[in-house]
Amino acid sequence: MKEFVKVMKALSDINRVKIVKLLQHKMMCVCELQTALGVAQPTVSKHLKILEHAGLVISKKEGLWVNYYPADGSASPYAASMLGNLRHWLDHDPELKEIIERLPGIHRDLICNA
Amino acid sequence: MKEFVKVMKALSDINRVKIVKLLQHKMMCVCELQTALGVAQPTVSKHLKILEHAGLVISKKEGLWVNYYPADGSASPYAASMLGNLRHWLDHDPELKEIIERLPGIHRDLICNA
DNA sequence: GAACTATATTCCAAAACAGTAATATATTGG
DNA sequence: CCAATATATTACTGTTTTGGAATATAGTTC
Repeated sequence: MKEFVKVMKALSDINRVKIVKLLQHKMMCVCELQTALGVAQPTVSKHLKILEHAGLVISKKEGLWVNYYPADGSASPYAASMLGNLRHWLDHDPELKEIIERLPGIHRDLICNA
Repeated sequence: MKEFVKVMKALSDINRVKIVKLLQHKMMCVCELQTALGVAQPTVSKHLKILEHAGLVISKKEGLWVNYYPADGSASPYAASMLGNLRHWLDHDPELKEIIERLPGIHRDLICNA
């Protein structure tokens, strides 16, 4: 029950849902997500932590960057199911589409090292 | 997006998840749910309102009582999917099992008219 | 090791949320 | 209409959540 509620809580914030959808589109680092969402960096880090604890995303440290990916679902059956649903759900959401269109222009080399 | 988040929010409280699972077990009125969950009556009413707005439950007024049922899912595809999942998810949750065992002894005639 | 940089953590203010007591509404039966 | 009762709403309190500024941590480069 607690595990299920944790996944629901993780997905009950619009920015966290956006993060999951964006990562399903393309692996991203924190600063790229920050630019994509237009929020402060600590805010992104905190959302990512919540998503990671719920079993929805994973992180891989590569040098100075931390890359985030969708989880494979092995950590939680509820997360696995929701990740499966979100692979097609919300595909036509205007807000998300707008971000995904901007995505090619959002690259760590153009943002963080500016 | 807002519709999806509304369903997730509705299911991110332990008492509301319990309500959905209980209703999938058996149609219930407010006072029966109140006894089953052990919370105050206004608390139950508010949770039910949130679940109803999310498309997860429906209510039918019958005389003085208001009976609550799981929704059929036509109001929201997200609610429909979650209701489908919850038909088997959490079936072995100890807290829920304990309530369901007590359920036969919880009847409106024995509670409200006491 | 020192300077730089991407990310995480801490601290804090504002908003949202869950719970209850008190009250209002609506239906039934006399 | 009046009394009784099941539910909804309001008003309030304590807790949780969200977001950001400031700071700490960790990895890279010189």
